[in-house]
Parts: sequence; structure tokens; C-alpha cells
Amino acid sequence: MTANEPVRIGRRPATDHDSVAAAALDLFWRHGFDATTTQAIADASGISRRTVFRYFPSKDDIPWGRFDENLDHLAAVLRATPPGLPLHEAVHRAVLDFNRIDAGAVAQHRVRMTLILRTPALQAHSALRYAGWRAVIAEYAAARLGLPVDAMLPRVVGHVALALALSAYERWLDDEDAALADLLDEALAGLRTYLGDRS
Amino acid sequence: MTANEPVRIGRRPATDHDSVAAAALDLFWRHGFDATTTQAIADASGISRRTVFRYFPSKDDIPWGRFDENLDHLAAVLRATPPGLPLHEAVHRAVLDFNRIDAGAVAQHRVRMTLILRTPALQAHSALRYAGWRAVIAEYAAARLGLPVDAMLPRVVGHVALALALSAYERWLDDEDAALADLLDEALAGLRTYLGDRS
DNA sequence: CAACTTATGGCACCGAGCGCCACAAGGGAA
DNA sequence: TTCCCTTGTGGCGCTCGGTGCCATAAGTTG
Repeated sequence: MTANEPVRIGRRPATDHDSVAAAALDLFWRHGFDATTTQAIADASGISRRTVFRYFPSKDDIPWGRFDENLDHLAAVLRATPPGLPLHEAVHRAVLDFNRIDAGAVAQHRVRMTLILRTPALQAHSALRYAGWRAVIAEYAAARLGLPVDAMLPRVVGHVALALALSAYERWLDDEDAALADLLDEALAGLRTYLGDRS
Repeated sequence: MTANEPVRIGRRPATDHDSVAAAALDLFWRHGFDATTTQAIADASGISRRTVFRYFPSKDDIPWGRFDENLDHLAAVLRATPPGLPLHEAVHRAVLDFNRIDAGAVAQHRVRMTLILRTPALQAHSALRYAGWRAVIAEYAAARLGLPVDAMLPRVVGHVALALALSAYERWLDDEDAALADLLDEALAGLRTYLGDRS
């Protein structure tokens, strides 16, 4: 098919999204996010500072990779869930699927998430990305429940799913050996014991 | 006692924290957060731009008021909770207390929270403030459970408490007539039905 | 009046981000 | 080949948030 060469008219890009991201992540990791200027990223990528901002809308967005495309995948997974499954279980399975990492990419993902969750500037920016993630969950929940997306329950489902995922990720960063999927299960189990607790 | 005049040495401040915040919020509300420059805030407050940054560490912090002091209050409320109360109920009561608003201040609080929750820049920045709020909850939960603060359960308790509070606030902004306390109750009830759901 | 303290203002500077425009580098049609 | 069209890049200048530094204003105490 060679569908990847649809004609190619005009000047070819000097590099690509992933290459710039890789160079930037390397700098972030070695020198810190704040200490890395966009000029340094440009130099490391062999492009100009101006062009860096054509690949990424902001410096904060660089560590997020192809998050938006992953959201489409999350939505697809949810749609493909057997409707007989209880809502909370459908959501939990989708979250597990969304956060499944190839064995070879674990180390890189750990670097990425350490930056995102422990760098204040990125921690702040992530709130905007999480909103999109929650919206996908909330829309599915709303459809399942026959409610508007802005009703209480779909909102709670979205927020709580995120709460559990973030709890699991924080534990994951603390513990070199833990598996993310186990921690996601553990977070949900923890919530159940918390609410059923009589102590 | 006249304890408010402990001696007062040196030049008197030209204004105060609350006055600057009030002037800034007015500008934010009328022209939008992004369209309001720190210079405009300085002009409206009768001080220089440089001095604005002595009252607030950043423009993003202005709408938050005296949040840190409120956190101390939240911690105190939690400590004062009868230990016989189930953990989830203690947390829920503390959250209710934390978000109790004087009848006269409701309109202003609505403005403040609308800005915070619907302005992207502030939505991002709020993640940093929420972290402090969650930490207070998590520390209390950890103490009650005899676990380290970074264990799974305290983290989940903090994150889930925030998830419910944010769900309630979003509904509150959508609904002019709703009472925040009722929405907080509703959020918690929603979570219970979600997890116990068999549909 | 002098000494000390606290708050302010102004200035220079840095870095992120954007608008604008010239130009580079490719393809296709004449 | 030559001209046109398209896409990508580089550079310039500007705005705005934020900070360090220092002079100075405005108080109190002696």
C-alpha cells in the first residue's frame, strides 16, 4: 500500500514530533525542567526556537507525547465494552487498558511520569490534560446512565476514576518494582474499604 | 487590648492583600483573567507592578485569597473530630465545614470559584493548591489508620475527597440555586451508588 | 538630629509565547 | 528549464509574567 507517502508536496520537515520530544525529555531529565530553555531544546533538535513552538503549543506540552490520540483510544475501548458489565467495572477495565505499558517502554514512561507528577509547572499544566481524560469517562458514564454529561453522577465517575489513577501513579513512582495494573486494582479496593470502613 | 497595634515600626504598607485581591478580581471578572495585565492591577490598586508581586507570588495566586490559612483551619477541624466517627464520615464533615460560606459572601465566592474553575490558566495553577489540601486530608487519614502518609489508602482518601469536592463545585457553578453542602452530600451518595451499582 | 526598620518604586533582565514576513525546498504544469 | 504553488523553517520584534538589585520614602526610637 505504501500509504505513508500520500504525495508529499512542499518542503520536508527538518525533524519530527517524537525526535524533539526525546531530545527535550533528555534535557529535562538531566538539567531539570525549569533550567531547560526552549532555546536549548531547539539547539539539541537542530531547529530554531520558533519552530519548537510549531511542534508543540507550549513547553509544558512536550512531556505529554501523543496524549490526545490516546484519548481517542480510551473512548474506543469504552465503546467496545460489553454493555452487561457494571459501569464501575467497565471504567476500571478501560483505565487498566489505557495505562498498559509495553515492557520495553516502562523505563521511559517512568521518566515521563516522574517529570509530570513531580515538576510543579507540569503538575499544574496536567490539570488541563486530565480534564480531557475525565470528559471521555464522563461522557461514557452519562451515556450508560441516560444522564446529561454535566449531571452529578457522570462528573463523580470521571473525577473518582482520575483520583484512583493518580493515587496509583504516585505509588508507582515511589515503588520501583510495583506493577501499575496491580496498583490500580489496589486503589479501587482501597476506596471500597474506605467507604465500608467502620473504624 | 487594641492588639492590632503591636507597635508598627517602619513605613506603613500602601494597601493590603485583600484590597489588591478585590481590585484584581473586579478586573478579572470584567475583562477576563488573561486580558488583565499585572500593570493594570497595580494601577487599580495605586501601587507599582513590582509591589504587586510582593503581595502575591504570582498572578495566578491572586484569586485564592487566604487559602493557606484555611488549610490550617481544615487541619484543626479534622483534629477536633471525635475519634469514634468512621474515617470517611470525619473527612466528609470536615469538607463540609471547610466549604461553609457566609450567606453574605456567597456571590463573591461564586465569582472567585467561577474564575478558578473555568479559566484554563487558573485551572492549571489550582492543581498546586489542591495538592496542599489533599496533603492535609491524607495526613489525617494516615494518622487514623496508622499508616505512612505515602501509603495507598491515605493517598486515595485525599484524592477521592478532592474528586467529590470538585464534582460538587462544578455542579454548584452550573446551578445558581443549589446549596454547596447539599451537592457535597449528593456527590458522596453518588459515589456509593456508583460502586454498588449492578446495572 | 541620627540610626534603624519596613515598604515601595524603578530599572534591567530573563524566558515563554506569538505575529509577521522572508525565504528554503520540494512538486507539478507550461 | 522555468514558473507557480505548497509546506516548512528562521529570524525579528514585541508582549507579558516574574525576579534581583538598589535607591529612597516613611515611619519609630534614641
